[in-house]
Amino acid sequence: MKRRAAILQAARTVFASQGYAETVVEDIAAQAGIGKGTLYLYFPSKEQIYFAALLDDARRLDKETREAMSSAATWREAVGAYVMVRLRYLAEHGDFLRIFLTELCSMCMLGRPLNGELFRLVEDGEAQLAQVFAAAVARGEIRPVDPELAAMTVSDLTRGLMERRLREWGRSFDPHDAEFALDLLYRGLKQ
Amino acid sequence: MKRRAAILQAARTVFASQGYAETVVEDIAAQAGIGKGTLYLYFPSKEQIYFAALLDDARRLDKETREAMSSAATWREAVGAYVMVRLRYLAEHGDFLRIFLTELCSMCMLGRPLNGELFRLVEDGEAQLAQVFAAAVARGEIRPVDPELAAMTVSDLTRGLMERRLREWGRSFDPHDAEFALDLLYRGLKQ
Amino acid sequence: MKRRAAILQAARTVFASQGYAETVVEDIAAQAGIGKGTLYLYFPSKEQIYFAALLDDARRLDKETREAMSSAATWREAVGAYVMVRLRYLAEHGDFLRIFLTELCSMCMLGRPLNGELFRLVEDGEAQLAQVFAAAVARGEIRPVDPELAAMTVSDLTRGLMERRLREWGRSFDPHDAEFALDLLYRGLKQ
Amino acid sequence: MKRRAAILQAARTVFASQGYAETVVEDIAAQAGIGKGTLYLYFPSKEQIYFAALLDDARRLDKETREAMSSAATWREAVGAYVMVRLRYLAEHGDFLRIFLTELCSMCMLGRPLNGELFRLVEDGEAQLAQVFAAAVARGEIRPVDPELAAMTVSDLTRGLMERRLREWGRSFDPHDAEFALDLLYRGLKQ
DNA sequence: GATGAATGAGGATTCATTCAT
DNA sequence: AATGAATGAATCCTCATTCAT
Repeated sequence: MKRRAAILQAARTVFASQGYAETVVEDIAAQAGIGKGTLYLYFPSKEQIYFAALLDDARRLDKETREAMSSAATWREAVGAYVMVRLRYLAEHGDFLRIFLTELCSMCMLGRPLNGELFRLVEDGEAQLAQVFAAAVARGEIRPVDPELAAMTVSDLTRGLMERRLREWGRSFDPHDAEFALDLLYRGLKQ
Repeated sequence: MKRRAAILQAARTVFASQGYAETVVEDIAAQAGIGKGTLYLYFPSKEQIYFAALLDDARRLDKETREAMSSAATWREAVGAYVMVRLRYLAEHGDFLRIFLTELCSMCMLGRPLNGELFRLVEDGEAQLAQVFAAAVARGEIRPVDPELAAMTVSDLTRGLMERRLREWGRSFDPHDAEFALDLLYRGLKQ
Repeated sequence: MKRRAAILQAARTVFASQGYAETVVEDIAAQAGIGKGTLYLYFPSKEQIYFAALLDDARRLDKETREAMSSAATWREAVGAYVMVRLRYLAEHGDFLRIFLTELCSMCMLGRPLNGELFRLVEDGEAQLAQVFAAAVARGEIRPVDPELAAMTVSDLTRGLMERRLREWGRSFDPHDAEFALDLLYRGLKQ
Repeated sequence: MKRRAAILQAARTVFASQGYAETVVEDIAAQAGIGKGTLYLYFPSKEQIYFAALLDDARRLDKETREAMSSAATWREAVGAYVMVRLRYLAEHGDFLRIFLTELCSMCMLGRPLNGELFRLVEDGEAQLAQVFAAAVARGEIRPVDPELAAMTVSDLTRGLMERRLREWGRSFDPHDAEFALDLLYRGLKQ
């Protein structure tokens, strides 16, 4: 399915640079180098192109996160993996993350998930973090905190790191920011 | 002018519940209880209504933040004030913050500020935090961290708290989340 | 409601000359001398314009038929009134009847009424005729025929007369055709 | 060619159930069990498929009518044959007649024949009837009526019979309706 | 000042037709 | 010969903005 992938990539590029509302279906077709009608052979609507472009990468990000976290030996490694996978993914798939982060924001804006699976993937990510923290608490490796609150914290910090990188795209950003955030976390959670 | 404020409040309500693209100018007029044409006596375009609705409150939030932070005796109080002002503002002006947070996201999405002043207000908020941290470092009250990174961290955590409250709107949210985040910060920054 | 009527008249003209499918909404607007968007202030869709144009006149035709038939003294006069009202209406509202007759055909084509009221108006017309024949049979003025079959016959013959006039529009048509049809009917039904 | 006939039959089925405008070329191909592109090897356009489907059967109907009428001994038999051939054809080729009758209506709607041969076939049918009536008048078998008007009458009545059957398709219809119409005609025309 | 009727540019989507395989 | 993926012209409808009242 070469075409389908090409369309999704074109969609990511265009959506990321103009936003959903400003994007005209024809732009996506042009970016993909195909005719406008061809899009509709692969997707039923502009909205579905959008969600497909989103979900496709969101699933991959989830998969990579799981793999990286499951091969971590300590809770520190696991949390670090969560953050690092995201920052690495961002470097390679900036366009996806632009849309993804915006979409998450939209969810909070409207107070309801626009797309079920997307919502679930995000929840799952935080749930994995929470498990890591729960285990670390149980083993006495960190002080007894609410694992969910800790997970949320990591999630928020990571998002901040990603957004800043996207905002500074092309310009310089402090390469130690992730290090700083993780260090703060480690210190803040230790016994 | 009474009218102008009524329009902006109506705009916030409608934009917050439907988003910018979905909102029809007539909805705002109806919500404000005036005629569609009247809007254009006070604002030149839908976009300008949007930014005015945003800036109006963003300025107030900035003002309240400055006041609360300037009357803080310690760095902890100052940072706590930054967070608490936002959470209190959220409780009273949820609609504004829905739009505001979405707009911030949009900035990262498009990599450029859509509105200069808005951008500046956000930067200023972080700059104030950075000053607080710089001072605290100078006084040896916290370990020697990059004040800007610390400010970013606070900013990110606060945003997370706000978004979660917006997402859970009406439902319950952990009332200790802010406490947890600040506690983590204090621990993570101490000498 | 001057505008509404103007739109319906324009719609009749355009639909009658091009058919529903070939008609472009913009054509109706142009014919009515208004903007495309204005149409949608008065009607929600192209289809609704079509049915409104149809029903408006269909109701008037029904009303005139009722009046003419109710003031008839004999069954012959009543049947003659039914036919004549239609032929007169045709002379003045040819465009309407073009659409109307086509729509009736569409009903038989698809085997289901596209619009409930339209269907009822047509049925009512035949029902009135049937009543006339039933009464005439009861009074012994005509031979004992099935009133419904007689009504259908009149309906079919009248439609034939109308269609031929529409087909020959502008050219000559035999002015005695109606006379002939009625005469045949009278002879065919007499005791 | 077997293919050509299969396409036309498929076309009739689909056109009859959905109408011309609603029918999508792909539906015809699917119904015929062939690829969309293959249609264009046999016909140059959707419209030509439509007319071919019509003409094919219209010619056959004309042929059967001629045969039946020419083997009639009396004018009554000839007229009866005209009607009966149509009703029989309808029972076997309902789909064709749905399209055919609709198309005739379209002719009157637009005031011009969309297809020359189709128009001629219809005219020919009425001309044959007219000849029958002219002969009957000449022989003094019926009163001296305008043969063309009489032919039109038969044509209109027959069409009414057919349409009612199509409308009632599957449901019951008065089996004596044809009998009634012919009887009325015979009585109305006798010396 | 206030209004809302009028406008038409703009965009998502459909589908008859083509053509490379 | 047969196919169906690709195309883009065509069309319905929306909605920000204007302006006569």
